[in-house]
Amino acid sequence: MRILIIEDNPDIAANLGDYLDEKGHTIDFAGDGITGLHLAVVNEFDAIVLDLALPGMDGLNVCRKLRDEAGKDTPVLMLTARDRLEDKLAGFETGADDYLVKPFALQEVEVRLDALFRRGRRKTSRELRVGDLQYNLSALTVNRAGMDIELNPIGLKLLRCLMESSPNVVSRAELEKEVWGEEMPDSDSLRVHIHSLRSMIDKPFQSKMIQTRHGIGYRLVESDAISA
Amino acid sequence: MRILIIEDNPDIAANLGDYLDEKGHTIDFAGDGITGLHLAVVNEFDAIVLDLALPGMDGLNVCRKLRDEAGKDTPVLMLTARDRLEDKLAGFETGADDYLVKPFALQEVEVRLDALFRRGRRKTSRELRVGDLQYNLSALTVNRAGMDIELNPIGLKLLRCLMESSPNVVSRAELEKEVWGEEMPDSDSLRVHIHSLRSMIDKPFQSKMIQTRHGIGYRLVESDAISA
DNA sequence: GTTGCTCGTAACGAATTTTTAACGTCGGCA
DNA sequence: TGCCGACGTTAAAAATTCGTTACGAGCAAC
Repeated sequence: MRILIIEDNPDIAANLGDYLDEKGHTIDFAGDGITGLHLAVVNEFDAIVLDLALPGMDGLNVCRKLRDEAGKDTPVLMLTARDRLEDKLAGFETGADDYLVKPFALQEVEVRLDALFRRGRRKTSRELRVGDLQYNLSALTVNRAGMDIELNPIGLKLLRCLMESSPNVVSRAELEKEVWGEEMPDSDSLRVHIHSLRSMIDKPFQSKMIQTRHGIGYRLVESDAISA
Repeated sequence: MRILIIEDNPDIAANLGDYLDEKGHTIDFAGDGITGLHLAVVNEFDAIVLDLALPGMDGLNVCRKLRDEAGKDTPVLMLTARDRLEDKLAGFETGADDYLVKPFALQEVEVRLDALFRRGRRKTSRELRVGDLQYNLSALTVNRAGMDIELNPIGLKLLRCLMESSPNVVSRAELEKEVWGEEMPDSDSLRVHIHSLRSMIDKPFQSKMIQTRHGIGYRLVESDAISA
């Protein structure tokens, strides 16, 4: 874990730095706000420990500029002697992630930094991709070659099933179960929905990504090259 | 923001719940550890406030089981009277994200919860913005193109949820849970509230930021350009 | 009490999706 | 080649979902 300590008191900085170094982290120091902000913007730290009383530039301003002007979302742990409520609120207001009042235990700093780091490692939005076709699972949107495509609920389910299995064949039975579960419609409406899905996915692009395997099912392939 | 409060003291729970509700959040309660763990596992909360002294199951165990057995990474803010260092370390050890010692200020709880939530969504601001629409989370005010807009509590919650997810689609189930938590109304009043929200957000500006995805949900977009 | 506001409920037409039905086409097989 | 089942296509019916309006209960301020 790479940590930046912005603190003008050399004793505190050295003390904290040594402790975190012992714990296996990599530490960088800044003795004033301007240097600290610069380092924070230029480098990629996993977390920043920020003192509020700083020469050059106040800690609150460092945090605000980091967030608003540099657009960095590096986790920030504020460290200060000010324990009044409004100070804390002001700290969080500027975009801090945690706020610890001096005097503090070194161990507490470390576990709080750990907690920030854990939370920072989060999975991003899931997305399926086959060729130039993209399916954003969290936004429930589909786009192909930069063009957004709005699909029905059933169209989305079918496409998802096909994309997850691509380039393998999916049997009609599987597709039907995916869409309707156990209670399927009386007639064979899957054909109709495949047709309308094709009209959205393939027709505007004059391609044939959705292929039919006669008597077996359907499959989705990147190119429309036909392989027997 | 959907929050679960696990706290056996009814006074504290009600006090905190009322405060957070006023701030535009949706609150669910659990009076003991078992119920709390169950709710936390089954539902998707944005954050959990967890008391450590609980009947049924200790708060530390609740957190541990939530993380290890259920695999949930919902942000957890521990709330307790124990202020010894080893208690704090034990709290973070079980996977807590923050640790606040009683007595605490209600405002501090809120800003800390908000910081946890922001971190989860990689946001660093107390203000939401989509196009020319702005939502100040601190003042609970909305304005568009310089015009202030006064919204109902429900309208605020809906808009907040839509803005946080923008431009992704939010299912009606998600919106309903965001507004009413577990106790939903019998009828489908979401449509009515969407309508009144539109009359405030879109109608005066002759735009269509709030779009309907038939059979899927709603989404908020910057422009009303329709992409096919 | 009165006023004003919010909220839940109900109702109904409009819009969209889904199902059904009908018919033409294609592919494998004797 | 000719048959038959599986598939593609289209149109219309049926079902679902949505937008809108209206009304009354509940509640707080006055």
